Amino acid sequence: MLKPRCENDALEDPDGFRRALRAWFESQGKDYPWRRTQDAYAILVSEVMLQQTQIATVLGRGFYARFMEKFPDTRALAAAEDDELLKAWEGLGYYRRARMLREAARVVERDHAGAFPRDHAAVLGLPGVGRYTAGAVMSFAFDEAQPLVDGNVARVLSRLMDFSGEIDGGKAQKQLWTWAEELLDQAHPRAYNSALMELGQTHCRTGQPDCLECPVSKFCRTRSPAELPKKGRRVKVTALDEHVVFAERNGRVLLKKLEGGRRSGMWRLPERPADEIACWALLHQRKYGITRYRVTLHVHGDEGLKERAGEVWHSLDEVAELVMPPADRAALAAVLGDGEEIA
DNA sequence: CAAACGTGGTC
DNA sequence: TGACCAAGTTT
Repeated sequence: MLKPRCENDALEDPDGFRRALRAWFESQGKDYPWRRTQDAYAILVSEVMLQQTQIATVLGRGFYARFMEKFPDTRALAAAEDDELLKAWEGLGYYRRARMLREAARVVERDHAGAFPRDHAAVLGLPGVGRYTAGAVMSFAFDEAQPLVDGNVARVLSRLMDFSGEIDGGKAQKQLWTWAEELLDQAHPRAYNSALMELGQTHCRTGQPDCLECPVSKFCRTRSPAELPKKGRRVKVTALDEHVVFAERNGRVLLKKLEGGRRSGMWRLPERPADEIACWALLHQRKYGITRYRVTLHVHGDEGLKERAGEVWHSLDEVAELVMPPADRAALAAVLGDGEEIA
């Protein structure tokens, strides 16, 4: 890895570091919808959507624009029904985020008379808002000097300071937050935090970073950037089989609404125990991941189907409006379109 | 503090 | 194909 030598690290010359980072950002920084507004609600929506979710997904698939059009302010979101809320979030995953975002809007409406709080502690107290998101809202919306550490910043800082310990634990996190606070540009917190995150997304990306073009390489201590940050052990993926029924009668298909659990409120193809259904005709099969599971979804024909409580026949027009997990929607489309073909 | 929580893209 | 990753928070 070719990489310029470190002259003074960021802590030794924080002002030089901040200047270089900001100069780069002001000329190269990207234009995102949430960078064009100072509406704290609009920024909160973007931050919650972007939790563990790539910008390309949020922007490219239109989630942010649609959500803001449908729920332009806390008042509109606070009044959202479960179905329309989840529909706006369908495909984004981590659906609890949507419910907590609505709850945050309700808190703003109820406890702050509809005016978004400008106080860090109050923002941190909103449902679904943790330390990162609170720092983001305070700095991006109000240009208040609050540090933030997300995946990007953790990567940038661990390389900058050549931190070779695992970054997952509490001690490492504390160290990262301390650095973020020490390096924060008190005079330009919005631009600085944006720049730090964007650096982590561009030059200081995961894997092989682009140190030659990095605007702050001369402040960077590490000689082995590709090795950092070090992460601890990950959760093991477990294989899982799901057996569901595709039943069609008079242009209607049988679906079940999930109640409780991870995707509560969403409609899925009705599930049956493997031993009961395994010998029925297999119409379609696909794999999808959900958290720590690698699921194989088997779609069977409806031989000997007995309906169960909570299962409802829906027309295809209705199905389009329902909230469904992407795997089920794709499986259903495949079965409807491809007939007997097994993908 | 470990585990749960979704999904799509990349190598 | 499978492991890893992406603007984290909650329990």
